Amino acid sequence: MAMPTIYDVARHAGVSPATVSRVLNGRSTVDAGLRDRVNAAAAQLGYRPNSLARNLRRSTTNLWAVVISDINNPFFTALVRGVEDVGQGLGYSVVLCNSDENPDKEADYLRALLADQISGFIVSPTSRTENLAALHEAGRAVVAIDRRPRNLAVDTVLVDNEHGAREATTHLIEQGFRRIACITGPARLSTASRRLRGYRSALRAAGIEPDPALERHADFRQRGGYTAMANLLAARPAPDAVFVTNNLMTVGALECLADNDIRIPDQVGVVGFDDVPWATFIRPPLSTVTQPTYELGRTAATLLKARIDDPDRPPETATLHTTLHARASSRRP
Amino acid sequence: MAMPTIYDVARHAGVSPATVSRVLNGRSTVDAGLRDRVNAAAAQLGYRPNSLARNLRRSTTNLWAVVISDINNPFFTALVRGVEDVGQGLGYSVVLCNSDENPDKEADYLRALLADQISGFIVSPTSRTENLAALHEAGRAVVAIDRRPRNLAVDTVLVDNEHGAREATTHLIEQGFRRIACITGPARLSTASRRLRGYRSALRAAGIEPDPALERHADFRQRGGYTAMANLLAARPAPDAVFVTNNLMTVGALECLADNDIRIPDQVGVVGFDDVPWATFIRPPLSTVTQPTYELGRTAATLLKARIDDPDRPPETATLHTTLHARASSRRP
DNA sequence: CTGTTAGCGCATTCAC
DNA sequence: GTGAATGCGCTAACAG
Repeated sequence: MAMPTIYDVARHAGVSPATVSRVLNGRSTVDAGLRDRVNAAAAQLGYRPNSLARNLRRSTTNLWAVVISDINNPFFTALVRGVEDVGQGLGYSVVLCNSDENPDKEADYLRALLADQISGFIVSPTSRTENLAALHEAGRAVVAIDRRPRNLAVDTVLVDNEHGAREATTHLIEQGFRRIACITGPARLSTASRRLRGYRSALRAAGIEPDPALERHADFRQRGGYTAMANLLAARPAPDAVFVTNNLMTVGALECLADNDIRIPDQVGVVGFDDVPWATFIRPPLSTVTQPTYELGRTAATLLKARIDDPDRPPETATLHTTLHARASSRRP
Repeated sequence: MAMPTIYDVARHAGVSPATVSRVLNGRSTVDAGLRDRVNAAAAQLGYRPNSLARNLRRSTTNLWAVVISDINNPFFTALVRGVEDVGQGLGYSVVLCNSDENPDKEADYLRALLADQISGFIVSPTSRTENLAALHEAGRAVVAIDRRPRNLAVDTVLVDNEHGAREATTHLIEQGFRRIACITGPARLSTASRRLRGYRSALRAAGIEPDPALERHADFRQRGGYTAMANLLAARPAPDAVFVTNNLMTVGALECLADNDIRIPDQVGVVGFDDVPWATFIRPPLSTVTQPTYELGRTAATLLKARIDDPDRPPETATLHTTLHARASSRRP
């Protein structure tokens, strides 16, 4: 019933525990004959190293923690999947935590995980940088994802938010929309502010002065998108298009437009940031700025591994690119 | 920089490490004065118990593993969130693994996790029961979720699949649909077969003999739903409605219907199993059988805790209830 | 190249 | 009610 230990294997193979350890970890070179005997014994006993003991001894773990800010957002789960696939290949298990965009919850998690000897962290940071900074100062490998932490030099994986937003907005302008609104996220998150900036810069490039009355900050969730859209519809003169800076808020905005029987794109053109699986078959199909979500996760995992292997390398920022998918929701006849 | 150990706290408080341990675990009774000194010292040093050492000693962990079959399915992520919230409250961290509906990948994960001294498992099992059985025989606490494992008596959390499917199908019949098709999942999964059974029984109750030409088995993913729907559209006489037994396949089926310019519900009525956030604002709004997803996760977590606390209690099955949301996609004028 | 030894940090005997 | 001693299973020094 009890799992066999390294001593059982050693006895079975007629060698010392140290030799078993060496064979299993392939660190030191071992005589081929002994190696085979050890492997045979391990296989026969169904031996699996006890990670607790191994990790206690090495004072590290084979665990990565991914702390995301909204587990109900498919953007983050796709990303986690990228992390997981790479981590799995490297022998790491992935612990998933959901901070719910709540700095306190994030702090709790990180504090607990710090004590858990987790060997690497991938975090989509809330606004409060101290949580991440504490990890970083404790010497843990940390990669920030999706958002740039303020005043903290850690490896970071982002998309080109400003460029993606500019592209979306320019597309709306080219289609003849003029009073283009923007629903973005909390001002404290870099994702939200960069996308807003891209939106503004596209307007200015077209000779349109950004109008604060057409900008809204919401919470990156469905309900927030709904409310912001309802609010925008009351603006006078009303917007003729809207650029929504994340997927969940886009759902909310569309729901609001539907509730108000507003025709898309005739009355209001729509472009959303981040893809959704149903973009192509709703009527009209939804224009989106697609992020390479899975690839973001893979990249973060790769950076994390590099950081673990060489804690002293200079911090690096990887910026991946977005793609505009212009569909009928933003097309003027 | 190194984290303080129990010895540091002991020295600081002028007591023995054993006393510190006792205070921290509250098992044995300790003099109030000493207790306060220990707590003060621990707080001052920012002491956090090293879980590796603690768990090695106790030969268990504070880790739960959730092995789900598709991390891209919001159904499963919502469920995980339920598990996580309960686990977190009880002091457990949750490791998330994604078997991708692949029994080999599931086996790999479970084998690795078995060696990791994970204290509890929540699994949406693939068809191969041996993987779960191995865990169970090794004495680990296991809860199956979403699907009933064949020939294995473990705690299980399900919804009333047959009832939900019957309700959906009856609704379609009441609306006047007569050639009602069903797209269900792989026959080897209990979820798929129970929902198919509910569909058939509703037909029979209405005096309609189930027609094998209107039944399709797909893979519970979007592409599978698309293909099955395309395939059904070629059936003669064609179906006038379709009941799709999970959310991702419903997306695929809707996509296929849109591609073929088929009007819903005039030409084909649609009911999907499991809710989606955009059900209400697509046109026509989508009828769904809603599952209490988050609650499923919470229930599984509660059962798991009960199992850990009392390994000998008889296995229990919790069955939660679905709700039919009849919307325009299944309504005949 | 291989075996012996020690200790990672903690919880738990066992004495007192 | 408290402290000293032991070992969970493993890997890293150190000898040989």
